[in-house]
Amino acid sequence: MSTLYLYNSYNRQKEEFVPITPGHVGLYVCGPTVSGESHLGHARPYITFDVVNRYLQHLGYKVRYVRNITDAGHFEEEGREAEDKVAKKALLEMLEPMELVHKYTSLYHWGMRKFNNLEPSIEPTATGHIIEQINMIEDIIAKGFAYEVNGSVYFDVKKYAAQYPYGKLSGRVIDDLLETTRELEGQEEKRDRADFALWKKAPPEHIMRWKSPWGEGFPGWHIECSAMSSKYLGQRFDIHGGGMDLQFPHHESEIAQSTIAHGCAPVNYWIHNNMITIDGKKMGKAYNNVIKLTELFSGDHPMLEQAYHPMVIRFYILQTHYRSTLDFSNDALKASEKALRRLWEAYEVLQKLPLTDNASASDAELEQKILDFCQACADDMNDDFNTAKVIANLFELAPVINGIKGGQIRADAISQSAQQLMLDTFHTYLESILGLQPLQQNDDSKLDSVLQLVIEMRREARARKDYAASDKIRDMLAAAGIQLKDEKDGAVSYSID
RNA sequence: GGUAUCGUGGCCGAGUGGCUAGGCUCAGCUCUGCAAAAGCUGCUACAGCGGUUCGAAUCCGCUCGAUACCUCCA
Repeated sequence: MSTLYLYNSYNRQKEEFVPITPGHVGLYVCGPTVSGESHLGHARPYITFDVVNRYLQHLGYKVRYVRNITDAGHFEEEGREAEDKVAKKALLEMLEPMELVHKYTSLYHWGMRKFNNLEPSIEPTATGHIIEQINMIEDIIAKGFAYEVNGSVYFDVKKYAAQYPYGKLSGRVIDDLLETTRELEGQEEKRDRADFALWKKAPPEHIMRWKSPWGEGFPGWHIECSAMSSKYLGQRFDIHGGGMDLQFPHHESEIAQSTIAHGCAPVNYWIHNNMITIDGKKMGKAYNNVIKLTELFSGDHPMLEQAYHPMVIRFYILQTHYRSTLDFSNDALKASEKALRRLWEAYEVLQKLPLTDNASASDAELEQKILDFCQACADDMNDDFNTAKVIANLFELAPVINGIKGGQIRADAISQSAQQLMLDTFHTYLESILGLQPLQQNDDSKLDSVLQLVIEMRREARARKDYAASDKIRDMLAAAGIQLKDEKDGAVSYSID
């Protein structure tokens, strides 16, 4: 098994990945709050960690991938107004909370399938784990790190920070957090401003409520992930992922809760993906600049010049390293579309290329170049999942493939094993690990039959030098989004936009 | 205000102190009835100013600029 190095946010450095149980990996990723439609920003973590999951499996690990659904809704942490997002939206849309959750969960799953993300092993919901959350809160109270006030329960950050490195993950200075500089409503319940809620008393009008030892209420924002990750992955597991914006306070609080409840830090490796920005600003509801997935795929949004295929989005995201910000623009997306199309066509050409029977290569330099770029794919994935470089390596092979087909490269230039290696590399990296798919599925055999007929008619026209007729066929097909390509050997292929 | 991160050629973007990242665009050429596709060639950049070094986009310092988190957030 080759050695994987990944950037651990907790220690701010690349570290060799060593699983707790040899051959097995526990992976937890913060899922969406299903109180609204998923947007482009949400696509990034789920595609990023889908590739992480796929790559770990490729390395031979048995991965248990847990990705939650937050269906209980977060509430305003500072208690200005206890507000449950799900409940609030449900009222607005005149839906039962469960109805609303169902609607957006379905849409989210639809988006995940479009992106060709593999399903997680377990997709637990917050509302399905109220008991586990209550148990964990009771445990933390029993250990003296949480206190109840008026039916709500808060975590004692000050006490925790005295013994543990609270703020290490997010680079926070605890003294700054403990300083009360702002007066916030509802703040008086907490002993300290930095404390966070484990359980919140439900006001009378609140629809989502559960019975607890502290009265009717609902769980705090952070406790669900701690309760569910420990239930399915154990008290200490390998990798926890999520967006960088969750580092504080969400993940910091997860660490604190779990450390008290279980006596150990919950996670060995923290991985955080960076944000998608638009005009340099983070895409998010608060900025009013989101592009929903449905809009992205249909092109129905003022900022979109065209519709973008889910695979184009996936490719666009993977062309950038996951820890860099990624700025949205139509130009960037259009460039990605062209690039993916070209790369995929090279892969298709490679698949159709007859396998040479050369035992050795006549062009040793080219042969070596192929071996190097194929090997580099493994090295680059092992270097903190550098998908951008993997894609660049594959692009280096495209001219070789096209050159062999076009005759610019001699048929005996490379060996059979090198050709086979390219085939394996494209299949493994482009399809299995990056999870990319063709932009259009040529599964319509009837359409193909018709096009073959048209191509034959054009061939006949060209044979009798009736170029007016042959060009008319070509132009009309082009207008319909079907592009003909005359190969050097006289064969004709086509691609559909 | 505090804490971080980042500033790369027309655009997007990778980058381990020394070797052409890659993609898109653009220009020229080859092939082609013409195009398209494909191939070849060209476009050598690292915010600014200092410093360390034989050598820095890469390390250090300062300046300027941008963003993120500190409230919900992927």
